[in-house]
Amino acid sequence: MARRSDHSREELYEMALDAARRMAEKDGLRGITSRGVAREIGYTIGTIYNLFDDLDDLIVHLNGRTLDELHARLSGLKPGGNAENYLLELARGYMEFTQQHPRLWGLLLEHRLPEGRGPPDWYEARLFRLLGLIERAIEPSLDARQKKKSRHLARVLWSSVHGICSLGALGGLAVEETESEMVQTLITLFVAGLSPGR
Amino acid sequence: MARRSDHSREELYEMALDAARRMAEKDGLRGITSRGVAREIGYTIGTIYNLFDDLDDLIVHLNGRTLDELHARLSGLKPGGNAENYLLELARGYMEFTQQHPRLWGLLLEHRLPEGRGPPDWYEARLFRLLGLIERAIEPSLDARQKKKSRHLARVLWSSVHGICSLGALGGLAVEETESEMVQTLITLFVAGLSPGR
DNA sequence: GCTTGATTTTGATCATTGATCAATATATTT
DNA sequence: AAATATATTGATCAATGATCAAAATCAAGC
Repeated sequence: MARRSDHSREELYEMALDAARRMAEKDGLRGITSRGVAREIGYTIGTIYNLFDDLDDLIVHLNGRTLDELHARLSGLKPGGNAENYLLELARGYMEFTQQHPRLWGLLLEHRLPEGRGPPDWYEARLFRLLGLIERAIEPSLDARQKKKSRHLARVLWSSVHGICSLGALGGLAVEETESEMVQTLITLFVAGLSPGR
Repeated sequence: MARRSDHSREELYEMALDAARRMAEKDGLRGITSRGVAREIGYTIGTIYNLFDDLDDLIVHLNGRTLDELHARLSGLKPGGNAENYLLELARGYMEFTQQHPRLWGLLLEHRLPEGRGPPDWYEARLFRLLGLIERAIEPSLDARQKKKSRHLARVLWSSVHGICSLGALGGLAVEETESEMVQTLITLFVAGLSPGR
């Protein structure tokens, strides 16, 4: 029997999510089972249910960590040069992540909570934090009149980048090499459309 | 015992998918069970496995029907007036469907085939057919130089529309009322960016 | 009508899963 | 050491996906 002081509650939490992550990377949502996670960390199923409410809860936490990882990665990029380039870097960073960890990222789409159960507040907060990054990146491209819409515009742009990655995952619609070009096209057109020159 | 000639194989197929559809509308992917579908159509589980290879196969077929439905809906819209308006109508049509049948549409994202098993050819063909609609809608907006890129541009635009709907479903990021505005913004900017005036 | 053969339908059966919880083991406090 | 609190276990339950031999139904040939 694993001894109580082998790992702290926090360590167990991390270990469980690490294990779940590995399973998701390999087989997506269907690869994550409570027994599998337990086995992987050397404990039994009961311990998993001592850490998480249920499997949905575990997966929401895993997705939360994925959002953290994405944020860390993108917030590492710094706005040098012009705004369009920075936006492009952000988009590329996002895209690279989706391609390097397709199933982990796909878990964000695959996993839906059961009817009547919304995501916890901290989860939505993480989504908004990611969006804030884009918001600040897009602001330099806006004139005074558009500034108040930066939130709206950031959403539109980010949703679009997300969509390009998403549709690629949906049915192999976009071959990987072209996904990058699609993002390039999107941002060019988007920024061009914004410019007051027309 | 249900008599063999109560329903033809084709009827059973339709009945099963209808039942699965109702379950998906209510509870998403987790609402679809082989026993549930069987019960719903008044047969037993074995009959389901006589109609479909497995549950994944059934769901792929259901998703195929959803793509058909989307195509039927969008191909009902006819290109009157200018191209931008037609594009907007198509996008709105898509968006309306995602809002009227959020979980059915969400099934397209929720359901991923197991590792190493790609979607059947006819499924990808349906995706491309949908895309072809956008492709033809965008062509009038293109000058000679851009025409050869219509496929690429259509993908970018459609992915973006899809992304707006998708991110909305992801975490309640976009409130419904604003989704429509987002699509509006996207298409305006997109078409503006295309125009050779700049 | 009867027999033969093909197809459909059934439901018992198996392995696996998510989840629960009383019992046990360990840690902490008094 | 005793009492209390917490962690861990694993047996247990109901539900699920899937299989398959047996039974039921149908169609064709005679």
